[in-house]
Amino acid sequence: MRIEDAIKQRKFDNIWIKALVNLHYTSNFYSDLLLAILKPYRINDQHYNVLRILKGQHPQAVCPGYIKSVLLNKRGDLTRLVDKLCQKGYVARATNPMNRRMVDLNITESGLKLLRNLHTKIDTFEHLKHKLTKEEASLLSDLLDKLRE
Amino acid sequence: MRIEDAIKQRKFDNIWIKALVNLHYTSNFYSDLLLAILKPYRINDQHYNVLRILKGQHPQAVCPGYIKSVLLNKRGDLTRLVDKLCQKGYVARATNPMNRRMVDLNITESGLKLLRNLHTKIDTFEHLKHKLTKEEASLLSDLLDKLRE
DNA sequence: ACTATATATTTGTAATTACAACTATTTCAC
DNA sequence: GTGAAATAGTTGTAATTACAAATATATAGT
Repeated sequence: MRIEDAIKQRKFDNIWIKALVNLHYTSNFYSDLLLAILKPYRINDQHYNVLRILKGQHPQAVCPGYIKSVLLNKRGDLTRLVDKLCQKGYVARATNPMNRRMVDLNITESGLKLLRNLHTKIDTFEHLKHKLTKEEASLLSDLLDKLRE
Repeated sequence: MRIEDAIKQRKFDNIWIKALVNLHYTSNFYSDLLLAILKPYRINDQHYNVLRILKGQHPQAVCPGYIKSVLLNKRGDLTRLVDKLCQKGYVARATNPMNRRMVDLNITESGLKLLRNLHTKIDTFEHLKHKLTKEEASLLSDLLDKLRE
């Protein structure tokens, strides 16, 4: 469905605004898909992204500040976001012995298992490959990079 | 800055996932810009979008259900979102006399003034025009449409 | 007219997020 | 070493959001 129909708006101020509106709409569209997949596990997209970041560095520890800096979405509050993940047993937290004001976070075996589990479901994103060719996906990413320049 | 550098991630599972990650990152990037502009007025992006939708139909009344259906972002709770806008005097709310379970919402003169005021500041989005050509912006919007097909 | 169903919105409650202030620790200049 | 400044995280509080249940009104079938 074209963006004009999706949000029932026929005119935009200009083509750049239209692209920007479409950007937000499409981002939310995929966020909603992801949230629906995560919901049975009682975690949200922020929790999921934190787990992915931790998995990326595993078995090396990562501190909250680093996570914050690379998180797609700056919203949320690392302390309490991580609190929940610790409480669910997906993440282990310890004071860094070298620098006692820092905190070492590690994904646990249980957290890795959760991600593996989710991966099979999120691979429903395989359908993405039928929407865009490899070249188009690459072009899209390049255009987005330019948009933020 | 390329997405690889922005989130310090060199590898992605595949180019589609990379485009999707870039989509979310770029959407948040622009949301954060908008929120910073709105902050002095003590409203957020959801409030702003509701006002824009009301302005689009003005002087015709719009009901919460319609707004919900076209809002970019389904989060938030129309009743309380609108409560705040009424409380600030930007929106007028009345029961629809034809169908008493419906609510008529209208943007007020004060709300229109706020939007005019914001428009000048948000036109900082003019810089967008220097990032992408007309053709590129159009292509971007088309690719996003395809992504949601 | 009466009941069941559908529609439109609101409310209650818990979880999440924003934002500013705060604590703890380290680093740097002297 | 000592104190100021910088850095890393946490906490308090209010605002926002999610989600399910509740209310109120309208519509349709009989």
